[in-house]
Amino acid sequence: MSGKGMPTIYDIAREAGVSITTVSNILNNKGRFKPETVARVLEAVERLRYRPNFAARSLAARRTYTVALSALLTPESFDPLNLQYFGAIAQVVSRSGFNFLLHISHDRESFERFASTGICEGWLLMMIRRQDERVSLLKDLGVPFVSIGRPDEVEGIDVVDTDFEQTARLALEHLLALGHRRIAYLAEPLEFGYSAIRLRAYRALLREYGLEENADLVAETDGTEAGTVRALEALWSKGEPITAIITHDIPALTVLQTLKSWGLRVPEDVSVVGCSDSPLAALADPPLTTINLHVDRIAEAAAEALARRLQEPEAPPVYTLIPARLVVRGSTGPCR
Amino acid sequence: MSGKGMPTIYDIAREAGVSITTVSNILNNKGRFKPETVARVLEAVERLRYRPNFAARSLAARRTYTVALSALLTPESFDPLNLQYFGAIAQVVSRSGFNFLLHISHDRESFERFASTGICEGWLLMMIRRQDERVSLLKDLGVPFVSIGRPDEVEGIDVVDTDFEQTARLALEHLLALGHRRIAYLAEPLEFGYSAIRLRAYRALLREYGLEENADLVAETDGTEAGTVRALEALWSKGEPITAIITHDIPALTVLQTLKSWGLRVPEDVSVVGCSDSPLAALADPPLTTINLHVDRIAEAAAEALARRLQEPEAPPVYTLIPARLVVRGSTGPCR
DNA sequence: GCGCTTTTGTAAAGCGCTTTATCAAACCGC
DNA sequence: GCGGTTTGATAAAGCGCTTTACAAAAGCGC
Repeated sequence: MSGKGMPTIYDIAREAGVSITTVSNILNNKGRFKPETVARVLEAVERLRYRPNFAARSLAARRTYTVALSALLTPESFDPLNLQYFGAIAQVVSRSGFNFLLHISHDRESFERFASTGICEGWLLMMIRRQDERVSLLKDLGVPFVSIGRPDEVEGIDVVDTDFEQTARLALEHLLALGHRRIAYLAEPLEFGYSAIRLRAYRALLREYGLEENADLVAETDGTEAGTVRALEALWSKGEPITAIITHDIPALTVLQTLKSWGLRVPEDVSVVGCSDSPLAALADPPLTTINLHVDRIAEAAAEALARRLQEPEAPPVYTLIPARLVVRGSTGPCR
Repeated sequence: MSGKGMPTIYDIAREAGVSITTVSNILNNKGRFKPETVARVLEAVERLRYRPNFAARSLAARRTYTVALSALLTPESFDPLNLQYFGAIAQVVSRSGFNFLLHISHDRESFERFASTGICEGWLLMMIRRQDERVSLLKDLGVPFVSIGRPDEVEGIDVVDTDFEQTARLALEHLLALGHRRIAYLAEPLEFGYSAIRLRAYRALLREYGLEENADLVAETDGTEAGTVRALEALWSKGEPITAIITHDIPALTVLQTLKSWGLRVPEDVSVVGCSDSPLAALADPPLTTINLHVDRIAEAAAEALARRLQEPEAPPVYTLIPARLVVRGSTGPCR
């Protein structure tokens, strides 16, 4: 050890009586070596508490063995479901031997700055917008990535997402089976891709079931509590009374509160179905009937897709839709 | 540009008709240069879309300009308050010009692996345990860090934390002012440092106010819903009836539900105070009276402490306690 | 014990930057 | 127009690894 600083590969080589090439190869399991040589090297590594220098290694090998998950965090995005995604993805990526990190950006600039360092060989993108700047940036940079969620333009990129056509079906058929016919849909801001996709799926299903599609039955919240209340008022202000409502989990909480404040009981007067089985859903009063997205399976599929892309940059892009599962709790009941 | 791959500093130098030293210096604002030279270099950078190679740069400069926040994510830690921390810290660190990333670990190994890459010059640690392995590891590695929260052993490390003595006072004095005297404390698992600290503060205050300290008034939950219910049952099973209860926000939600299921009304029969103003607190029914921790100020103080430590590795450690603020909502009322 | 392959190892180049001398030219006072 | 300083630039070394090309030693069939 050169006195100060961390030990280098030279220190290990000297200590073990071999060349640095041998140390490097042994540490990266390349080539074959006498068990005895391997033992000597490993012992020296242990004794000097040697850690390969990341910068040097990635400069020489042009590999970093680290991937990142990119999340957009705004004051509104407090859904603990996001924490589930973080945890699930962290776990599955770490298991694969890659370093995993989460990058949180508020603006394009901080994402761009970090993405172009090249620290990460690959990216997982979540909270995808319809025109997501991260997608175009990464494409430009030539950095492999997988989109968890669908931007408008999905051509040529790997996508993993919930099968929203199916989630819409689960929610709607559950309500239909309970006898509901006047089923409203309260959409999240349509700038989020999934919101538009879901709305489309809902409409297609209404048509399929021969329920006249009615603009009265659709409203959009801007994502704030106030916006949700306004949307709900709009829904209630016209047409025949609504007996059931499908919405996202977070607005659903507000819906539950608001309905209660209007003197309406859930599920006796109105049934409410959420869409993502956020940890909050079970805590709501009444506990929310919702759709479980299988976060673990999404995480796994995304990690797998990224691993594949990293190995075979030219492989054809995959488009994976993960099926969901209805979780019946206390917020839905028969139509009276 | 050498045909394939990204442009290097040599390409820029050639393009601008200067040496690579000049390019490097200009890009790092070192030394003085003719405005004209600067313009030529910048123009070449722009034209070739040059980005310095992170690995090469940090190898040569022994700096990475990136810091990380370390979080421990378990299935139970779904408090969206964590997201607030993430967002607030990400924002303040990014503003300082450093790359920011979040590292999520499930086990010691993945933390150790990533921490010893040296990608991060400095760390912010949150969700601190009493004996936190990350603290000893980073100390061993000689990597600068700031602990958000207090491990048992705080000697020689930078700490930023909530002033729990004060939060206990805020909660207790609020309840005392409402006339409550039988005030229970439902602690989170004492393996979390803050939980023990808070309990101690609560006890000290009871003494200060001449309320006999009574073991009947303290219970501990293991963090699960079932554990909270058990703890609550224990509290209710002995002694005179309790009129108010102080606990953490997440257990408070369970407390609210459980009390309701027992036919007790909040706040008419029992007042409940939370401890961290989680985004969930406002959503609870009734909305939870709680203590706002000033996440932004914690984030700022922590980032500041880390920046200082990075600049002056030998500076004396700081110990910063951030005061909190009572948020009165609907879960507390006068003692009847 | 000769050619052949396989095994085990090495020296040296180079990844793309920053940094440390150095130095030529321009400027300055006198 | 001569020392001395400032300005604006450069060449070369080196950060700590991986990789390529090459070589000595060992094993093997006959």
